[in-house]
Amino acid sequence: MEKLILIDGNSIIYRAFFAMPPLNNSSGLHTNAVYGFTNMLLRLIQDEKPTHIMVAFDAGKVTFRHEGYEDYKGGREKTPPELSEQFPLTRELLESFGICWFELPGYEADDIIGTISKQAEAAGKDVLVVTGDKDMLQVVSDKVKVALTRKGISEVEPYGPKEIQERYGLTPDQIIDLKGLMGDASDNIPGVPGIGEKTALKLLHQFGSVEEVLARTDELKGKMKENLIQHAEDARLSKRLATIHREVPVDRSFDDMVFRGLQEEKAGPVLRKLEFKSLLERLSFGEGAGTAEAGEATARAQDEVEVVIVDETSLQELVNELPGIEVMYVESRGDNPHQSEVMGLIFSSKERHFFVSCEFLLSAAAKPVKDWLADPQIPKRGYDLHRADLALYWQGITFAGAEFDIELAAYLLDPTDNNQTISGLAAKYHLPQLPSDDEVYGKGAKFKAPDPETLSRHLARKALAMLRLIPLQKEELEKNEMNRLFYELEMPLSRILADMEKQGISVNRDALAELGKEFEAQISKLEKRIYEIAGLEFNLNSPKQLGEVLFDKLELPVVKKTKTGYSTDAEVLEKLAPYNEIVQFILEYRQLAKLQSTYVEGLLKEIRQDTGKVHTFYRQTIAATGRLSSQYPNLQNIPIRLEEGRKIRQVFVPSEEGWSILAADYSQIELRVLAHISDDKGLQEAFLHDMDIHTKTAMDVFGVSQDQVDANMRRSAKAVNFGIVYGISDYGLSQNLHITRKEAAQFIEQYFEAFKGVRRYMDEIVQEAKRNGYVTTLLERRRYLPEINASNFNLRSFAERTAMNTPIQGTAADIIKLAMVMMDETLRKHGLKSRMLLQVHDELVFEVPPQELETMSKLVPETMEKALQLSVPLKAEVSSGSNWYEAK
DNA sequence: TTGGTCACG
DNA sequence: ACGTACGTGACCAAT
Repeated sequence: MEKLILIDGNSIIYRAFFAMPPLNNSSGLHTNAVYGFTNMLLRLIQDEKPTHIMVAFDAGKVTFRHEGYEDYKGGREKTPPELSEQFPLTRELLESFGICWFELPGYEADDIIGTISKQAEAAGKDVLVVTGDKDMLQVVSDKVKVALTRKGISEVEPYGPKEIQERYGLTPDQIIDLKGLMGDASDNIPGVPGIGEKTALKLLHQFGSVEEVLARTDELKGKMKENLIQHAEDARLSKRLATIHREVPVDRSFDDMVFRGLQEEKAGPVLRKLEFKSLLERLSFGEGAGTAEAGEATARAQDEVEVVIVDETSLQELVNELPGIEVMYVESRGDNPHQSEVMGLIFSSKERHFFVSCEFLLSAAAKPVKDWLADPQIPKRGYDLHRADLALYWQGITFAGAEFDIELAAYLLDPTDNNQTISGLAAKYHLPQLPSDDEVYGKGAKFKAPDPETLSRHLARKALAMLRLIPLQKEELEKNEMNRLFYELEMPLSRILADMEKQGISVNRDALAELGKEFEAQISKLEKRIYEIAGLEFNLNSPKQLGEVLFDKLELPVVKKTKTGYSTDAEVLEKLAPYNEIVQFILEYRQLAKLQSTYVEGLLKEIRQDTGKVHTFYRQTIAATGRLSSQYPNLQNIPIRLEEGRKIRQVFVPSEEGWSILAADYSQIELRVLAHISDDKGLQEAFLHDMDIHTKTAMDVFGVSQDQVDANMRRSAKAVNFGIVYGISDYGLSQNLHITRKEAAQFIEQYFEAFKGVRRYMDEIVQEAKRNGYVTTLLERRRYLPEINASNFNLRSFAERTAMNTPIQGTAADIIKLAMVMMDETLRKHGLKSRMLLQVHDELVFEVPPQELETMSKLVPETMEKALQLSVPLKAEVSSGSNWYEAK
């Protein structure tokens, strides 16, 4: 049964503030109310085991109640600042707990709770409302209970219809009549003079409602009768004011309110900031790595699992079960799968779990298991099979046949969910909870190799969760129309990426070291001159120390500040260049230091001794737009814009004598995608004629002919095109072009006048995002934008720009991924020896034997261009050379 | 671990 | 008035 807890945030925090002794953390923040609130929240979670939680707050001062009665809540003491400052802290805490909160201008928390409780009741959920406000009793029903705080907030008293009857002799909906007669001093609701709780109850027992009392005053006598007649209107008003509005436009769904348990990674930092030591201890979020009992709050029932630890004697059992194995998982240690330790494997069918240690898998006896892993005809389902493939590969074990990857599915279903672990997904889908890896293994320096029993049990729990996740994900992929994207694009791509990564790319170590020497010589020269001019030696790599030298010692003007002090980034330094020649030297130093540390030293460290290659790892489940990302090393940000850095590309060479590096990149793919999805005729026309798009933009924006477009106009137009792709704002463009916001706004307006289809697209996509809560790419890749309707301007604006950008960037990502799948197929079909090595968002890099150079120079761009049929042609440009630098 | 900076598309 | 261009990862210093 689902159970929803609704908390009146304001009410509880008020009470906690006055009930708790003052409390500060070391930076002087008042925390007593947050502490009381948190304490109560944890107790509720522990005692009530809710599946859903939501906290409602009052927003702003004026509500609809003020419209009929200006003095509503008049005469209240102003909220003390020590309390006010605790509201934001509470919200931050709730967010870190993964608990939904909500407020709505014009309504009080009561009304929000009234509305949601009504909806929850209709949906068959059990509801517990927690508040200090007796008014709330009016929403009580068979399904809705109200817990009122007693004695401060240390205890709550639950009220159902029965308890209300016992206490007041009333039904829940008579509570508002009670308020109507007796009023409420704290809310400045008048009621009827001389009538308190006792009299009000007596009257209600006799007449039933305010209206009935007022209609039958002739049955009464004395002062009370007089007062009722004279203040009849007050009584009606008071009843209205006390009535909770249960039709508030709440834009939260029950899905938003699902409570998934506390995550130490999220809750820990906030609790630590507040210095709630006893709570941290109670949750086992202390210094030591969390243990299995980490958080009574996290633990819901865990499955007990039985697992066979496979050795030579029990091997036959597993072999018998192999045809029925439904999921598998390889546990490995370390972030870089090219140098990770395989801790063990689990193979599971519905009923049975088999744990295989790496050691056993490597033994000769395990051949049947290795054959099973290597057979591409046997479909494998599991979690992060890409990583498993690589980890096993470096152990000399072949893996093939990935059919369903839970991590990839989770990524497609919500690419921005940053807890796509098995444990996190189990929580998301309300499956029985399992501890996180960090809880079982310890993290970082605290990692402790688990004994086989602990490890196998943990893996079996993961496998069980995986078995349950797969059907749920399949259903959702189907519902989102993502089957093709998943089975025909992302799954095949994951195998291709693994192949590229295993292949690696050769690096000329000597040439790289030589470059390093050249950089080093220049760097030390620059250092000397800088220290000379500064008059002292300091750590040039420290922005803090550099700031002190520039702005305190040399007294250069401060252009920009960061959170922690002076800003010294390139933009600032360029502004300071005219004041002192030191600035130019610092800029040059920065450039070379970057090249040296990241690209010379960093890259040297990543070269494998045995192969002389670097093997990057493409992450397929990181970027919110659908792009890949690259790590260990990142080969998607090798310098190219400046000549000094570009030289780094010379060290990327073919792995075989006489071969070439061939690179092909899409020309203006994002703007072509925009031309297609916006259906802007002008833009399409330009690409149909393969015009220089920035020149064309300049012509239309400035209203000039082609030969009147000068370099400056083209540069501006180029910036506008970038802006359009990013989800333009006048501010952003003004920063980029160093012009005023007004001028930038004018450019944008002129652009939209010239490309009306683009304006229509930008408007429509934002509307679509507001309507659906997400945007999609051409291949139905989806990105949710929960902040698209936020009242906070910045959050909302960010979401709007994202809504404009994601379909463009994401569709471009779809396209190159398609091209990669087709290219892999093509190489195979033609029996070519050429190898695809790298992907850099709009570029593919290959190594090619001489006899295939001509073929590949045609085949690669052709394949890329036909990856997806758009209303405008795709264009890919190819070049080759003896290294990556030459392939330009 | 966080923030500043800078490399790429 | 608000204060940002979209998407990443690596390195360094300071906490």
